[in-house]
Amino acid sequence: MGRPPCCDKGVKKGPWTPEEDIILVSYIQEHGPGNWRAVPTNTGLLRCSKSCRLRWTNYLRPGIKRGNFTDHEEKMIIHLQALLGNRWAAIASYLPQRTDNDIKNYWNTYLKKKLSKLQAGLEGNSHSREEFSSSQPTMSRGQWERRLQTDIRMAKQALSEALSPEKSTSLTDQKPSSSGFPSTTKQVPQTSTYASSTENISRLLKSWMRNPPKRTKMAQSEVSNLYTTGTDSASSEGTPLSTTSANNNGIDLSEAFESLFGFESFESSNSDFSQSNMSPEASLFQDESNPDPSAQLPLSLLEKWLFDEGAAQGKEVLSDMILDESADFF
DNA sequence: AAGCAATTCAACCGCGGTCCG
DNA sequence: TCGGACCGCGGTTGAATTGCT
Repeated sequence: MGRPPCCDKGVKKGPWTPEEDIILVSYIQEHGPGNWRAVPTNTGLLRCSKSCRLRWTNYLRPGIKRGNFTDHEEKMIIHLQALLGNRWAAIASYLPQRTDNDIKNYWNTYLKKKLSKLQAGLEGNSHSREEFSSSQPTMSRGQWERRLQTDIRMAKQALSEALSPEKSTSLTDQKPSSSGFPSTTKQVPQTSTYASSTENISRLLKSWMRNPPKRTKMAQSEVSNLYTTGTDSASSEGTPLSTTSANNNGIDLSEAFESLFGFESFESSNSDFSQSNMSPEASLFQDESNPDPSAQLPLSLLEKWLFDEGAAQGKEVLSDMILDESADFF
């Protein structure tokens, strides 16, 4: 017996408009994320609670990095997918700036194909390689069980490490940087500012008002473009976003928006580096952008595993990883 | 330039887990 | 302990975009 749909009829579906984004963001700024059930009621948004949560977590949440995945991120995803399977949320917890949806999409649209190609290139060299497929449905039951045991062993090991005091402190000290990587480089606070998301929206709003959409779909594509480039300093910094714009009524909504959220400049386009200037409001969202600490427990283990290997430079790294993985599991 | 195919990715759907009265 | 409500996750869809002929 299926549960009735969580959303009643009458809720709006489809792409979010900038206005809806603003309403949602301003509500969350005031009340904090959570209690999603109350969001549509309290905001007047004609969206179901799920949709609001999804929009926030996948798009509006502070600290989200959009755009191209780096080599490191890519490798991490490949490794973690091999280790954890399609547990995108777990994988995303190791890449705090990426959403599970983003990672999932990236895997399905790009990495899976890339690995297939790679695998095709290696085909014939080893039987085990053939069996290591990014699309794992072909995995036999025995293989699956062995893999599960490996996962369990890893988890136990990580847990025992986490429970030992010295490891615990090292975990605390060695939180992953905002990029999800160990702090061999300058440590960037993992938390992010609320402004980083409002900044995106304000930028969006400015552009949106500069080119008022003829219809909602166009607005949405604007949203996509802006958000896609919003945190990409390379692409956004050259864009004259500073142009003050007024809407058709002559009201500079972007300024109003700016004052509403109280951040200094629209021009500090890189949200990654705006994190240190956290406003009191922004600190509200620290926890939201922080992965659950418990989810980070196995990180030291994984970090070591991932980055020791990462130290082994070379063009064959990717294929090596696959070979290593297949050797581990089969 | 137009039409079609392939790709991308935001959003939706449905299920399982957890919480709480 | 039970059942309903809510939340989070993974799989899937489909509109928009891009590439190719």
